[in-house]
Amino acid sequence: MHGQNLINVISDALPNLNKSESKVAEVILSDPDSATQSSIANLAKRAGVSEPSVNRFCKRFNAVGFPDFKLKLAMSLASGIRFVNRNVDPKDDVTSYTPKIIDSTISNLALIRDNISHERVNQVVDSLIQAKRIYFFGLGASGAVARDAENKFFRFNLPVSCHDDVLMQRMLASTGTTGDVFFIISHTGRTKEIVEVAEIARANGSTVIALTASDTPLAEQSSIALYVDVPENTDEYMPMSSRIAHLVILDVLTTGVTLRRGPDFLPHLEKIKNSLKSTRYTSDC
Amino acid sequence: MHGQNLINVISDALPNLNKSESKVAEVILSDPDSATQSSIANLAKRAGVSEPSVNRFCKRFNAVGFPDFKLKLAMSLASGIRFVNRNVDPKDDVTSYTPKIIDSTISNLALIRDNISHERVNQVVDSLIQAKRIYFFGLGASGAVARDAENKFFRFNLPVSCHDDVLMQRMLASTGTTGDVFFIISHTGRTKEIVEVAEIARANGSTVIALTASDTPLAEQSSIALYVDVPENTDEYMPMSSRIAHLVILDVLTTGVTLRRGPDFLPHLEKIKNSLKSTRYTSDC
DNA sequence: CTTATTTTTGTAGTAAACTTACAAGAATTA
DNA sequence: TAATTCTTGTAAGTTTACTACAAAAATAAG
Repeated sequence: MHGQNLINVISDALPNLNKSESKVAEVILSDPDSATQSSIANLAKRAGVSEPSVNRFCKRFNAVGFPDFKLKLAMSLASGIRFVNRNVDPKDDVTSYTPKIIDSTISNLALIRDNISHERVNQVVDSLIQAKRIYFFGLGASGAVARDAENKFFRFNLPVSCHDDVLMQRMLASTGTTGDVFFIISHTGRTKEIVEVAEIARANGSTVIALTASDTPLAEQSSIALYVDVPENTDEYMPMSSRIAHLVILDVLTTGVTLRRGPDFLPHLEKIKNSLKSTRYTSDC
Repeated sequence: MHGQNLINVISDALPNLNKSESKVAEVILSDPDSATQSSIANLAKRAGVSEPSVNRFCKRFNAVGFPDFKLKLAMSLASGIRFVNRNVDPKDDVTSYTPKIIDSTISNLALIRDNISHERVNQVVDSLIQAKRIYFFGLGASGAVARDAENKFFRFNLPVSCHDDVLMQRMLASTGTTGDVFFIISHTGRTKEIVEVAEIARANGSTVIALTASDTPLAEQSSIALYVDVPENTDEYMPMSSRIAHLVILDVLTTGVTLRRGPDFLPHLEKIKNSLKSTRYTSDC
């Protein structure tokens, strides 16, 4: 499932490795950053194996040899997954916490990219295209995400609305019928009220799409669920970054809908864009 | 300005290099990807210089030696270039447009990480800490960002509110006084109404913080501006991703405020977190 | 214009790193 | 228990990168 990222590939392969290979894997996973700077001799010593064992390990993971492996490892680290020991520390100053937070967001997005089900995305796009009416629901932080979604889908000339109020959500869910799509956004997927809303909507024949964590009550209650599993915040100082992932997935869905509508639809989007021009100061460049 | 990214550092340094160093630079810049896989001998030959010249070149750019240089180059490539020029094509299907959109968001975040002024961030954190009252303003898509910001800052026990209505914004701006902070979010920085709001607020002695593009009327009218310059959307299908960058910067600011408040404040945040627990289905794990 | 000094560049030797071939040992199966 | 396969290490060989030094070029001074 993971793929793409070398670190994930190694962790996934861990159970299938033989004794010395797994020793090497352990050392690399425990501190990938230093592994990229070690010589083969150093790494072999730290793992307690011979140099050729390290070399064989590298070849097993489709590298030409040890240097090539280090290169690929370095690229994997740079391209995202760096959550190891990158938590914000109370002693951090701006120059350290700023890149840490941005990097952690980046790594979460890379995870989503590697794990999202393209099939599900397709199904969701289908549902949205065919919807008679779309409701975006969210509470708290997800309320802001829902609002953003409304803003984007409004441009498709679809009857779309957004609600961050539980009572309103309940009423709309109970009046929904076949053809209506309830798009429910929730970080935890465990908020009672919103799970109930999903139940009510489905009972009335509406389609319920959930953007939430896997293995949660909300995911179970929905017709189609898009899973967003970002690593748990062990650190008090780290902001919740699932919102960002939710927004990006909504970008993906918007793009999917635009593409499905075909090129004839582009002039319409252009018109909406232009309608805002007169409200702006002209650009100099 | 560039910094961080090795490719940019090399291009920027190009005029200050001597003859053989610039030969090496040319070869690397013309095909950085193959440079990461070459041996020092190969690269020296291609550049028409000796091996030690290549080695000296590497040391000039703060690498320990040639292998270390290759590593750093590979990391630069992985964290940036890889995402460029990945526009969505009308013929794309889910499996191609999904990673493209996520990658382009990632590359924008990487840009922000490398270019944001840490000094400005610090100044903004200072202002927010000292604020008697904070208003988050945004219109359209930025309205959703403002709402998210309100949600986050609410937890600091500060009098904070959020408005996405021009008239309300105008009224509040004109009643603001010294000690009030107006945090204005705008993708373009050119929306007339919002620039006027900034002017009014400053005229009354309030602090105006802008999260917007550089060299724009809004940036000029603000007390402190945080610049978010993401590359222009040349592609009709690419979603606007400055929102995401705005949200991440707000995460950074939130973290800054939390850290500045010190560890005594953590129990308060914990309390807010716990207050939501009773509304949730318990987790199995 | 010549000479001295500094900077730049290359040569050659050396040390380190990586790879390969082969053989010993462990695990598995018959 | 023996045979086979898989795993691991040793040792040799090859490549790669680095250092010290010297030549050449550029610059500055006389």
